[in-house]
Amino acid sequence: MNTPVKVRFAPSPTGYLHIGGVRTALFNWLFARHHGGRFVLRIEDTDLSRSTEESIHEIIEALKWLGLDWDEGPYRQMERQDLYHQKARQLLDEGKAYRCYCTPEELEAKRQAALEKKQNPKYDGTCRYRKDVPEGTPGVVRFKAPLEGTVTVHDLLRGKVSFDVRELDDIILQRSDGTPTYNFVVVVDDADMGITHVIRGDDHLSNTPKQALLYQALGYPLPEFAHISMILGADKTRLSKRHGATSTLAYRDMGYLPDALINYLVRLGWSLGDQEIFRREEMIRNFSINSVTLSAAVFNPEKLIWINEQYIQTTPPIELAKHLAPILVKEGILPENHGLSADEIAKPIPLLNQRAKTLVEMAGKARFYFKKEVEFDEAARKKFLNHESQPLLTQLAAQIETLDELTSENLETSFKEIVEAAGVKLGKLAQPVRVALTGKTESPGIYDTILLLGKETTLARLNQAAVGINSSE
RNA sequence: GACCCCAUAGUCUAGCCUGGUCAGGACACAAGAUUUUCAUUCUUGUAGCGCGGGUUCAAAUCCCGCUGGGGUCGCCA
Repeated sequence: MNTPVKVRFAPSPTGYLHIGGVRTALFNWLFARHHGGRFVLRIEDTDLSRSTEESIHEIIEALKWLGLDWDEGPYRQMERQDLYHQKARQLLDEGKAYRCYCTPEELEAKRQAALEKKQNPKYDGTCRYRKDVPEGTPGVVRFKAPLEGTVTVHDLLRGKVSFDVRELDDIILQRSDGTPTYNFVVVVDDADMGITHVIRGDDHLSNTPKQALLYQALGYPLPEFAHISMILGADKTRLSKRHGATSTLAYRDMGYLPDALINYLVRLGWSLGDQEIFRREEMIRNFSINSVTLSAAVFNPEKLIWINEQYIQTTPPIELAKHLAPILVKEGILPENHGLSADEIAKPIPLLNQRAKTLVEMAGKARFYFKKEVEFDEAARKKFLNHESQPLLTQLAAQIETLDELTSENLETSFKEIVEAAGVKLGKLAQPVRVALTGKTESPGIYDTILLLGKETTLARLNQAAVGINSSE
């Protein structure tokens, strides 16, 4: 590709960044990276009443967490108003736009009337040829759309899509407060920023002919368009709060890895043979926008969990530790000022990465390692720390005491000797030991657990448990 | 309602362009194996081309219609 590509992700800061938005960002990002082009972040904050600074921060934090880095921006449209005013002025001067003084109430009444007569609720053109200038209001600026003809949009994924301009409307370009509207700024900005490919959700497909007309009126060349399908909830309706967490950062807090979320999202619409797991470089190298599926995809949390599990299993512990640390703090397992290095946090991970689907789950299973005191599950204590197991625990403590260095081999030998002498099964010893060391009936392999805790802690917990049995009766 | 988009198992998808392979893979689900707990892992299984026409020796694949789903129709983006 010899013309450098330039794409953008243009969220509106009217709420958190949701999963669907992330996928749009991801496809743009992959397209830019694949082609060695540029990826622009542009904040569409022209709706003064709904845009918030918190949303902007959330969007940026989410993109950073996901590693979707941008080359330009974030631009803010409210800082570019001079440009929009100038362009609106230009259209007005050229007779390609006009001022409309109809009030929102009047427009709403017209809409309702049209709907009742089963007509299309488009603007009736009252102000289109109006000569007088009412006082007290600047009115809005409307686009003077052609009255007839066909607009054909070329979509990279769908081919040619045609619209009859009679279905279109004299859309508002500038509100009465002087701020520009979406369909106008998106055209001005995409053209001004030299965007070569507009990759966005297919909820914008119907807007495209209106925008195409604006490109024409403003004398701009048309970019390429690619409208990707949307993500739906399990009930096949648009993904929303009703479908559980849709906030991207919520997935971070639930213990998902950014790479896992990215991997899940890229497979919604894009594939490469039978491959399910992709490293970023593989995605970038193989990504192709025109092989993206056209149909909407249902968000499937189970598949996401499975992918997350795969990433937890294969991510190097030291790396995983960086993501686990904040969750350990959040879950109250480590104090905020724990001062532990990634190396120290990573210690129990090799034992846990085959048995956790999320980092939150892993944090819970790492509790026994990071907490000084064992937190007992009462039912487990009652069942396994009793007079039947006590002599076995005492024997094991004595055995371990004699070992200079603990290895899984000599631990296994010690366990076997004790259970054989007592004529019981291994579980009769392993389970009580497990409870004594971790407080629970579930844990990594018992020899691994002992090795992880070390001789000193193991003996302390074993003895504490044995003593506890005595004093309880 | 009008316009636009879409259609392979419960879900994500390969195959469609350039008709002819038992329609391939994955998640989930079920059964079994392994096992000191919990998991992991392995094996096997259940399940699909929305419907109706047409073209053709032959249609998941090409054409038309229907149905179904989604989207848009704001001084929201």
